[in-house]
Amino acid sequence: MEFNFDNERPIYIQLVEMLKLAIITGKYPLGSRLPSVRELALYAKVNPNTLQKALGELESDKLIYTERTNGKYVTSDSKLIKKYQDNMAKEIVNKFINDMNNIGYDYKMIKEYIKEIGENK
Amino acid sequence: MEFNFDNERPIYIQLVEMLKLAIITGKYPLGSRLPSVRELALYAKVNPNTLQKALGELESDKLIYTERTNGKYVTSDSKLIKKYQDNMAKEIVNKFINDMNNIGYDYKMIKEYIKEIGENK
Amino acid sequence: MEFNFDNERPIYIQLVEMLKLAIITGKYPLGSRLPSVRELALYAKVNPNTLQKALGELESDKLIYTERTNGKYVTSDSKLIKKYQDNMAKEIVNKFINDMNNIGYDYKMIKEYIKEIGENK
Amino acid sequence: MEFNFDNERPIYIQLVEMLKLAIITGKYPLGSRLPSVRELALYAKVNPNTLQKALGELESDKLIYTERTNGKYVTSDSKLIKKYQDNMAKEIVNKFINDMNNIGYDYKMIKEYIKEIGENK
DNA sequence: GTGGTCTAGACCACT
DNA sequence: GTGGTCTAGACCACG
Repeated sequence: MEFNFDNERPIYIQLVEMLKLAIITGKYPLGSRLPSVRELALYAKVNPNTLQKALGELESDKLIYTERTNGKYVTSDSKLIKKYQDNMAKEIVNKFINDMNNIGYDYKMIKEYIKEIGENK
Repeated sequence: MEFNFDNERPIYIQLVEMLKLAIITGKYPLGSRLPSVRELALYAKVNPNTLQKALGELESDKLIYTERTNGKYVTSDSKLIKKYQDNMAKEIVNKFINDMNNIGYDYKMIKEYIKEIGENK
Repeated sequence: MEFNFDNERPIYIQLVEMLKLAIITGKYPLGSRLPSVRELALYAKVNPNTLQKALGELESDKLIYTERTNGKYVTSDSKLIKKYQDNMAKEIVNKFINDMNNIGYDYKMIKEYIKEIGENK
Repeated sequence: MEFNFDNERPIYIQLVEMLKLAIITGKYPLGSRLPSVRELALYAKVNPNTLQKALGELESDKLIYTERTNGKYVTSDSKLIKKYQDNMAKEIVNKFINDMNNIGYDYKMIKEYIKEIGENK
């Protein structure tokens, strides 16, 4: 897991996104214990406060929970995670279709485009 | 042309995007004169300076040019505009594929997804 | 004589510069009659008022004079013109040396540069 | 670093030029942190927004970059800076030769002129 | 009436 | 304390 940030958006937002991906894709498996805040912060080269803020977001999204004095754990609720994945997929696809429409590509053209890319892979 | 802004990103950036779309999709045709800065600002309900900043970006992108004391005009370079459209399409598609990969959808799943949407239309 | 303007500076200033050059280099010879304002304006594709303004500057510089009802004439004072040429040369050279110094080229490096260009001609 | 402005050209343009020179000549060394926008503005006696605009230009030229909430830094890309210096030199020399040609000095006369100045130093 | 510049002053998010 | 954004309002040159 690499932590590369751009300077355009708040770091903690980017951390949230990256950590969500890590959970959804199973890099941090269901029910597993996360590295300590200090460790993660060190690794991501950010201020621990910033990482704390990011984890706070994940927690209010129920993707992780805190066991006092023990650490933070990934939720064990696989349905929740599946739901997140589905929602993200929907959002991504909708945005994609929308963006393409905006610049003048209709559904048919989009399908062509996607097909083409597949063939060139 | 409607000007609705979200609060997440700078207004002038959103203006740039909207104006680029308007040019690329031909709402502001090749070589045509844009409404005056003041008019556009009035219409978009932003400060003229904000709009000026947005137009400055378009100008440094060569999508528009200024005739002193006369007004601002859309470039007449149709190739340039086509290039912009192509680039935007490529960026959008790449981001899409990339985002989908990140949340665990491979190319085949993406194609399914796209197909499904077409059928539900 | 071509009239190409950039949009960065006032047109009349650019006209003044071009006309001065035309006089200094003899394209409009000593004592000769200038084309009418209307003609010049038509040719340069500028508003006659703009050209009038430019000619006003030349006149206050004594490079041209007006014969009422008859037209405008280039001065016959060859010394004056020589003086203008010398002054312009001095200004140009001083600015050049100065600019080069500013970006870190000393006199010796400048001479090298000039020599090199001569050889590549 | 002194900030003296003439009234002929926009302040922010002059700021851009001065700051570029400062970077190219190493007054602001590679990778070093610039004074804060507010400080520089105070020092140059201009409005912070004006300075911001100038720095924006430098940034889009990649001569500086911004670390959010931290400050602005000179690029560490020494090749880029060298390239800028070279380009500036070329432009200055070309403009010089061109200007001299325009007022009737050919290459030989220019060399004389340059030589003369050297001797009078 | 057109674009361009500049100032003063305010507010914001981030670290 | 850092940069970033935005507004309001003013003034200017140009044609």
